[in-house]
Amino acid sequence: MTIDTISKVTLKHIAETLGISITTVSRVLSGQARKYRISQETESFIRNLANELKFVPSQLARNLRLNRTTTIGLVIPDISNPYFAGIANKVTVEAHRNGYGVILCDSQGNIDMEIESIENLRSRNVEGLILCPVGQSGQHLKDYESNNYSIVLVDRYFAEMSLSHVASDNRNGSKIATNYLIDKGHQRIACLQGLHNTSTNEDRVKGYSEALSGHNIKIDTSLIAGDSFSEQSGYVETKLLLKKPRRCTAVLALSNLIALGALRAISEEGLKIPDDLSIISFDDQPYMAYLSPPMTTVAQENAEMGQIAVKMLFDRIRAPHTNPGGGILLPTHLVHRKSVKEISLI
Amino acid sequence: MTIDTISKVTLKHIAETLGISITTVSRVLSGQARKYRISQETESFIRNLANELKFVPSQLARNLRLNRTTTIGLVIPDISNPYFAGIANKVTVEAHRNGYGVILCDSQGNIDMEIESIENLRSRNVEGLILCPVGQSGQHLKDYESNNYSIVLVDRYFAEMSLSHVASDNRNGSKIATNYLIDKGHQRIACLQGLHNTSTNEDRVKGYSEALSGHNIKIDTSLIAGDSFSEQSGYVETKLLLKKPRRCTAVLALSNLIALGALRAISEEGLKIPDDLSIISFDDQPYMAYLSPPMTTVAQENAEMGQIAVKMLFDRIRAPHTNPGGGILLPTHLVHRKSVKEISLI
DNA sequence: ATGAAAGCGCTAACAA
DNA sequence: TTGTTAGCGCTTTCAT
Repeated sequence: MTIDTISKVTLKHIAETLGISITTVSRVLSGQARKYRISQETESFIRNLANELKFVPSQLARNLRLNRTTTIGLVIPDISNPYFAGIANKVTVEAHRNGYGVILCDSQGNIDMEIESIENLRSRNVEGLILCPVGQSGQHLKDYESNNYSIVLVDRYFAEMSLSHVASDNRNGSKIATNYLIDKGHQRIACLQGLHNTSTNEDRVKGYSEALSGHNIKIDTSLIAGDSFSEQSGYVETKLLLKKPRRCTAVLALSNLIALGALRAISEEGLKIPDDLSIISFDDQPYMAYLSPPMTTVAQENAEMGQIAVKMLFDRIRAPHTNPGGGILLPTHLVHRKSVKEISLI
Repeated sequence: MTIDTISKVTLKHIAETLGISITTVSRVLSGQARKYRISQETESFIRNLANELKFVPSQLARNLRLNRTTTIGLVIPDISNPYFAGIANKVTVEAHRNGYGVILCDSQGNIDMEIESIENLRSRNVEGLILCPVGQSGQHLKDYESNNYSIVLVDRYFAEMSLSHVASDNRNGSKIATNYLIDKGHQRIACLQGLHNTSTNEDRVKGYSEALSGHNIKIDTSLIAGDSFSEQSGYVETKLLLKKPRRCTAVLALSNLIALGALRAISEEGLKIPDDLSIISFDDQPYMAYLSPPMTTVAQENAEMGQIAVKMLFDRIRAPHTNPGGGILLPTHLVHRKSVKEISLI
């Protein structure tokens, strides 16, 4: 069974019907007529026939010969999460602007899928990789530290590894948010965590703790709960939190999904935001402004993240042997809306 | 400048260090040891060395030789729209389960970008194409009607063209929603349209009109407004609608973005949902349940859409010369929440 | 059970 | 100005 989805007209065809060499045809059709001073006549013969036959050069052959694919790989934990979709959007658009294609893999938040995706992508000879890692360790990326393969991490990084990366300054974002809550009179602030041992989570928890310490508020570890960046985790932990005796007055949700879960729990318990409870979420999304009430959030520059990631990757592809360049942390900022209430100190 | 982003270990390497032929190595490493009755010994020698050297077969060479890429193309108008992201998610996951890679293109809702993306993808020898078209005509897809290239349309289709497609039964979805509104006593129901002359829009408007006619309610064309599936359009049109003398009592928003825009306008006008105005939106999204108030929506099976699209595409890739198979319309259903109020008939 | 050789379609030294 | 030739790394007849 031949697949005729792929062009059948080749350089050879054209060369033979014109009675000239393949090389000459190649030169003309790859825009090097000038360089090799091919005669006007020959050139137009070739061009005409090529057009007539609707010749499309085989990228396949070209790729093999040139040993490049003008393709990069993108591994995302969940493309249907708008946060990651925003990154993916910018990555594909920027890559295309540079003549590159993007092969997308969805690791589904699963480390094994992530590893498999990376292998798959590599076997497809992508020239570089943009990865939003999901795991708690970067062991499987050890090989990429030696700078012989272009990879850049996005959103999360591994502090102990020297891989290029772009992420948000989560620590500061978290600190700003917590400080804001404290300014509004909150002292018992819960922190709904995501997956432990990820830079995202640890940095955010760190920022939270630092803000508290900075105001001489003792950190109550029972107020730091949760273990996954999911709606489910947000829901469960909030339920639990609300059962406790001395209830918190504010919640810092370390992701948009966690916040949605928290919202569900809070409304089930018949509590009103912000009157009964204040909340700040990470990840500003278009719909955040339309929630009940409009949600105050820590916004990340995720479009920029995608753009910078592509830029960094191309830098590495172009100069593979320079050292990995290290990482960039993008600023975060607080988007003030209505989910936080000023309370009087007790 | 050699790009060593690409594996250097080849069959030849292995064959030479082991002193056997490339053919044998190829047979073992492509899983044909059994078929060619390669000896246990030889096989394990090969396997061991391959592992040790971390041999990764060059898909490039393989593709050229086999004249296939095990890659499909996916063209999406905007990956950061969760509706499309849901489709993309399923498409990539399903494709991977079948050993296929997915090259993603974001057409940014722009027909020229769409055309360019399709060409780009074809020159990359993708075996088939999944396309969420953005245009109001399918002229640029004329070539694909002759069944020599595998393409399937998702979300929208062109009624006058015989291209395989999967979409939602938008007409019925719209009808159900409108009927529901009428049952709750609404007679003046506005319809916030998206891009005209797209199947999605026309079908939804049709369903809306049919429901009205079915209840002998005269269609007031001044109540059908808007021209783009955007937040902006939803906002502007709602603003305008609310200025009118005999105000509508309910709004049917033909997309999630339109609904968000409507929400913004409604709240600016100081109106309360559902007390002052009822609303139903298309596209159920996780956050819809957390809006103020929780939004009643017409849900589409977009995950299934992605899945079926891949299935259809593979059917076409496997049997390219059978006829295009036509289209599938997936059922839609109403998700009841709190944005609709029962009103007494005036 | 294994190998030699041809070739997928293209590019690029090297020649002429 | 054009052509010859040698591959890129793999699969696959056809031999043995």
